[in-house]
Amino acid sequence: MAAKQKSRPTYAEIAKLAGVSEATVSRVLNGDPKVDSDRVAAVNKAVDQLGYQKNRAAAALASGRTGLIAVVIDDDLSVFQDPFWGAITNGISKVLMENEMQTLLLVAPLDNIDSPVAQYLQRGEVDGAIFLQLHKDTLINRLAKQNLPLVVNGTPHTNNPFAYVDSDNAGGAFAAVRHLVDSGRKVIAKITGDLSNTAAEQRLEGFLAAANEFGLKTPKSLIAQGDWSREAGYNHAKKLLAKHPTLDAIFCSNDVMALGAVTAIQEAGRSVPGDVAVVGFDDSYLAQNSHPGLTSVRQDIAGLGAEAAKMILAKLRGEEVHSEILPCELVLRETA
Amino acid sequence: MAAKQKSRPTYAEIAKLAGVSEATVSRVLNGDPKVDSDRVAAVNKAVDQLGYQKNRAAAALASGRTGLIAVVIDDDLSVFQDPFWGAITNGISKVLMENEMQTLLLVAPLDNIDSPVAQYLQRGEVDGAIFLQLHKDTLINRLAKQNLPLVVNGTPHTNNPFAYVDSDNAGGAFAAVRHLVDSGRKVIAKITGDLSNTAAEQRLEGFLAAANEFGLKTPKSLIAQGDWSREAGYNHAKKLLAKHPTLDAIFCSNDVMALGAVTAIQEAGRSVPGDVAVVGFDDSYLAQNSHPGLTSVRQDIAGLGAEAAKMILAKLRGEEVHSEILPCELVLRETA
DNA sequence: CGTTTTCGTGAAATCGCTTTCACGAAAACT
DNA sequence: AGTTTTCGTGAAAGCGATTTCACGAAAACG
Repeated sequence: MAAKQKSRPTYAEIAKLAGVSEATVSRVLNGDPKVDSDRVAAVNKAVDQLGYQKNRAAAALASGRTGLIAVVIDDDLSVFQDPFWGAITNGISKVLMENEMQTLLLVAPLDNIDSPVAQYLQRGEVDGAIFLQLHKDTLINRLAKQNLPLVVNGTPHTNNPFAYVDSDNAGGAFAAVRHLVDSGRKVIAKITGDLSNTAAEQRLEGFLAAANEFGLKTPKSLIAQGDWSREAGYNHAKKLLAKHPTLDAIFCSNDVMALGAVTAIQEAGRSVPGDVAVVGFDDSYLAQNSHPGLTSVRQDIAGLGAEAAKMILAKLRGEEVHSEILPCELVLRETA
Repeated sequence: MAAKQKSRPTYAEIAKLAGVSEATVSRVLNGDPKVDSDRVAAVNKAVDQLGYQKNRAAAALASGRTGLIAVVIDDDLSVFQDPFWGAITNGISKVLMENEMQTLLLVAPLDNIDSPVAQYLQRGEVDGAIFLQLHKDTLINRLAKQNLPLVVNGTPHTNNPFAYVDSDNAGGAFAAVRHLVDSGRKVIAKITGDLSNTAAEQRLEGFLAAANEFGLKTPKSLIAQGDWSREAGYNHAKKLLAKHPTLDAIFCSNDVMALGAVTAIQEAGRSVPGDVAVVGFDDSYLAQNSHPGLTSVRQDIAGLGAEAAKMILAKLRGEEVHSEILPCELVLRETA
């Protein structure tokens, strides 16, 4: 008796076992609705029996669909310092996997439109792409023209017709200010992020909207333009404290700056939150592990990833897709 | 005149243009050394001229090699809170990309050996796998038997013959203690990580080795068994301070615990580093942004990723591969 | 009741690359 | 000089799915 080489079963075997043609096997396995139900059952039974698993390479070659979604991170040295990227990628990966799609990670600078990654995407080796941290819109403009389904994380600068996912930055900022007002704060300063960034812009807008709503005065001197860094938080807070003796709260556009502000306040001999309350944004590891614990606005990062993935899948199905804005949540700790 | 459909060129076109057979085109493109140099030149010229880019699906189907390396993260809720995973994945991705391999991200619990991810890996849809954060050795044992090239991040528990990459945890701990001793500290306590973890174990070993080398006394009461959490650092530090009035330094196995310890020390009315020095491990975002800045042992995380990727590539080439231990570096800030 | 549509199905072509095999020429042996 | 090896090459057979196309049967039409 000849030893049979143990190799993975193919359509040929399923077809034989189920008594149908390979074409029908393909139809069943791809969910074609117009196949006789007896045949569907027969094929499924054969598939189970043989423990069949589809060869993706073969399917890709024949169909032109690779089953791959690229997660593109426009590289930047600091990117992977920030757990944000890992968390959002994780959210994406989960959803894609549930839908039998795979997550291909592409981390590289996209400055050059002819960079390997850019070429790769244009070559159609992925079925779609999700862009995180995108510096310029040039590449996605081109890719969109080539009909590559794509979704962008974060609100784009230009008024592009791209579907995107983003947190409700303005809403989160609004909630933070409301909380400060509710707890009796009267003079609230704002330290912004780098305003060339849409998120920084939206957080400022939310702050201003709330200030307006709650009747706070917001002279220019209460709004400091930061750049996300600890130093910016520290230095601006110092200046704000000096200029505004009645200042009793500072809302920073991220946690790092907020912690810098806390240090500045304490060094100025004032207490947090007794004299001055501080609220950050991101609810990062930092906020959770600082002392005193930092009150901060949390984004649903995994949710952003999951939403982005769902949007890509919908696009692949040919559905119309609309951008999504996910709510933020204020996490109360000790500083406010 | 019929409009020619603009579709990507194939071997057929290259072969025709270069005046050789498709077989030769394949040989040239795959670096077969025994092809006449004139022909090589002709093929390369044709490739350039046509802007040819290989169709990976077709290559995968024909050769059985997918060009994909899986990065497997044995999922755990906390995983993506920690920037470690992003950074190491980034390091892997860079090297793989340079070698025309792709990084496939697989994030899922591997508890069950029949989980989708486990099956996927066994099905040979990737050319190799790099495991980060592995809870059990069961799966990799099986995969190794199936000859799937794999590399593990972190020292495995069991004495497996797997190639792995890891930081020199013991060496890093040793350096931290040396620094403390050099700066005049006499009574140094240790708060360990969860000792079921090999990294925690090694950091403790390094501490003990250094203590021995430098003639420090290390009674059991100076060694507290923590679990990586802020609370553990805080609580253990509190107890240590109470029990050892002469205590003048605490070395913690991660930054989070170190920050907890700093808080405890300050609350006890003692200063950092004046009265008690503190050293952490990881040189995380936290260490960099805390106040006072935390002295910590830095791992070369991107280096770990790069090394892991190189090892997988070497394995694919059929080379013998040995585990790699990368050095750590003590980063001095304010707490020690 | 004859004719046109619709429907489910299988045969066969196809996707683009890799690899085996056989062959003639050149190199290396008696 | 005659024989055996080695070497570079092209023809052709896959790899394992998908998809087009044609066909007969059943349904819908007039």
